[in-house]
Amino acid sequence: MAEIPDRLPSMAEIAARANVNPTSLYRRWGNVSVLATEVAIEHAMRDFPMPDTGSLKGDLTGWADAAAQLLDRSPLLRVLAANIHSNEPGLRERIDALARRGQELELVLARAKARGEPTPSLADVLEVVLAPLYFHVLFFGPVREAGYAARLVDRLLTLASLKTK
Amino acid sequence: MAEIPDRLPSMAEIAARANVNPTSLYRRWGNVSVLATEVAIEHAMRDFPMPDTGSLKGDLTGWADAAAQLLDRSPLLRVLAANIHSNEPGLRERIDALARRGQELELVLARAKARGEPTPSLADVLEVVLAPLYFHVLFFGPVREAGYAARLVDRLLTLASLKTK
DNA sequence: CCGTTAAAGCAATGAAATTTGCATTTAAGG
DNA sequence: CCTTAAATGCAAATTTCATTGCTTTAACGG
Repeated sequence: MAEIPDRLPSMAEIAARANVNPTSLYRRWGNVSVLATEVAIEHAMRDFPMPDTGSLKGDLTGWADAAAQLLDRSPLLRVLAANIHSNEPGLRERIDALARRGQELELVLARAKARGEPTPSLADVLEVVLAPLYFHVLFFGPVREAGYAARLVDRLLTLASLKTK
Repeated sequence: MAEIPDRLPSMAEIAARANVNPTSLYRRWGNVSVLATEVAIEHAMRDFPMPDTGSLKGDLTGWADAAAQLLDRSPLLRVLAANIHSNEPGLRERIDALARRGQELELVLARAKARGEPTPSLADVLEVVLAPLYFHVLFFGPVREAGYAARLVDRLLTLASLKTK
């Protein structure tokens, strides 16, 4: 399941691609949205390591670049938005695992704060970096502008430094 | 067509609500996504006037508040993202009309710039205000925090004022 | 190896969405 | 008013997605 088409692939398509029977998919996942969400989360967890560059700016820029690439290829945020409150056990586990991955970013921010650097909150990262990335991908397609993610991070850090003055 | 459920209503539901036959809807619009997009745009054009408060901050805050309310109720951005490149004539007209409405915001920004005020670009407005609003609605539901939109506008204007220093 | 259980596969069925063909209605123009 | 074209409605047919019932397969433990 790559690319980010307007519609999710059908169960029939996924089953054909995986060489399994659609019935098995339905029985295991219930519907294509839940399956797509779990797959997208698995991919994100695998492909979206938390950078460790030694500087907050480097880490955030690496993270933002990876996010931009991921958003180009994966319906993650779309399916996540649709299933964020699901109580389906397997899905809940994966969503929680993704949230824990998000806590890693929180740790990066906490370490920068402990170093006395001006530090944005995780909510700021979502608002100032991830939201515009997602918006861009939705309406303008893949991020082609070199340094777009870095620019968003610069904006984020600029705002953080204002808070400490 | 109100509210912003995970799925668009079916043609059968829309037809029943409008007291018309589903066949006519399919023949006129082809599919529910195109219809939903046109309806959402019409509603946005009707319900989303461009504020004229005399101050850029007031105008942007009014605009952002209206956007937050709209996003709570309308699948506009979701359907727009799916159909932004459509060549369907009726839809193209409406999308272009919506873009022209967007140019009104550009005028507001241009007037502020002419007054010598620190002014964000339209792209900045989309990135710093609309994208986070949309992200918020998608993942956290309706904006309940009083002043959230105003806070985003403050951030926008803060960034604009930095550019002029 | 055997028995049990869960998962997967197959085919048929069901449900919902969409399309097709034909008839009727509506609206516009002379 | 009449004609014509377009729009709409109705019913049937088709398509696509999803479910159901039964069989087969695979894994595990004794």
